[in-house]
Formats: sequence, structure tokens, C-alpha cells
Amino acid sequence: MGAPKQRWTSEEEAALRTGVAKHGVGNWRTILNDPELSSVLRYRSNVDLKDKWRNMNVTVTASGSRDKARTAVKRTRAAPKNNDHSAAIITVTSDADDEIVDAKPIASVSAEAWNASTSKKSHSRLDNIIMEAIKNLNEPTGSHRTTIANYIEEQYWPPSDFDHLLSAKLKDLASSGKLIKVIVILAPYSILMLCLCKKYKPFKSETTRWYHVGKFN
DNA sequence: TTAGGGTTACAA
DNA sequence: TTGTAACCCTAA
Repeated sequence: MGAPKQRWTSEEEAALRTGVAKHGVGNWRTILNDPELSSVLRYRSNVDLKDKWRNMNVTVTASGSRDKARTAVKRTRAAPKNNDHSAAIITVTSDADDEIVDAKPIASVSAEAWNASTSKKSHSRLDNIIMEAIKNLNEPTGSHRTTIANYIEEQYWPPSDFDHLLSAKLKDLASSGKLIKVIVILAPYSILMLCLCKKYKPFKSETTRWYHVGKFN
């Protein structure tokens, strides 16, 4: 352990983030072998990548706890697989880490109480429940609003205007980066290619929005 | 090869 | 002295 510490450069950190986005968390060897990244990361081992990713998640969660980093890392493993010719994920509109706070069933309470801030953390109770729902549903391509709503209705006793609240909250969480909003375009392959080339903007009826916790690869 | 826990170097 | 980041060790 006498080796001098080799501080990570911003280029290396960027390469690691790119690698994780591309290959997924845990595929450190694959990231290292990526021709686009290998030159930047040539002085790093797969263990270095793993450790750095852990540290980066500690920083992001601002908790200083390795345990929280671990949960963050675990949650980033799910990745959408585009194996359907008639539907594809076109856009990931936001991406950020988050934290999980305990969410136990509660009795029916007012919308204000659902939305009330729980502690020094800025998360509301509903935020946590939504995160828990998406996490537990564990759908590879994320979960649709109605699926999330059904889960919460099964597990909890939401207020009458819950559906409206949920929509607003999902929008908030996506815009703040706590959730990833994925736009899935239900269209033939040719249309998808036009979308990718930005030559065709799908109608609202041709798209659906799925919400996902964590990062894609 | 990876995850997770432990250790050490370093900066504030 | 303390917290953080980098590095090391080991089990699976």
C-alpha cells in the first residue's frame, strides 16, 4: 500500500461515466477494453474502475456512506433491451442518481400529507413511494404511470386525487433528474429510423412514457 | 472477474 | 484530527 495515489483526472471520470452508460455498471473489464475508452483508462484496472465508481456514487448521494453508494450501484444494473422491432426506446430525457428511503404502508391520508417533506431530506413521502414502486416493479424498460399507480394502490391507501398527484410527481421527478423518463415510440422500424434522424416527430398517440430509476447502459 | 470490506495516503 | 479518495485483499 505504499503506492502513491494516482488521482483520477476529469477525462478519466468522464470516460468511466461513458463506459458505464455504454456497457453498464459492473462490466469493468468490458469498459476497460472499449476501444474508445481504453486510451483514457489505460493506467486503470477494472478494480480501479469499480472503486472509483463507488466513490463517485458516494459523492453524488452526498451521504459519505459506502452503504448508500452500494445501493446506488446495485440499482444501476437494470438495462433496457431493445429486442422488439415494433417499439424502441428513443429518448432518455433525464438521468441522475437518487436515494432510497424506507417507505412502509400508511393509512389513507391527505394529499398534503402524502406530499409533505419527511425530513431534512428534500424527498416527499410520495417521492419515496414512487421510487420504491418502480424499483420493486423492476421492469427492464421502466414502468408506465398506470403500472406505478396500480402498484401503489395495491400497497398503500392513496388519497382520492392520487392519480393527479402521481402525474405531477412523475413529471417533477423526471425534470429534477431523480427519474429517467423514456419515450417509447410505437412504430415500424422505418419510422424509428426517421425519429433517430430527427426527420420525423411522432404524434403523442404514438409515444408512451416509461419511468426508470437509475442508469441505462 | 467482480463485489465488498479494510487500509492507507492525502488534504482541509 | 477527520473525512475522502485511492488502493489492497479476499470470497464467490
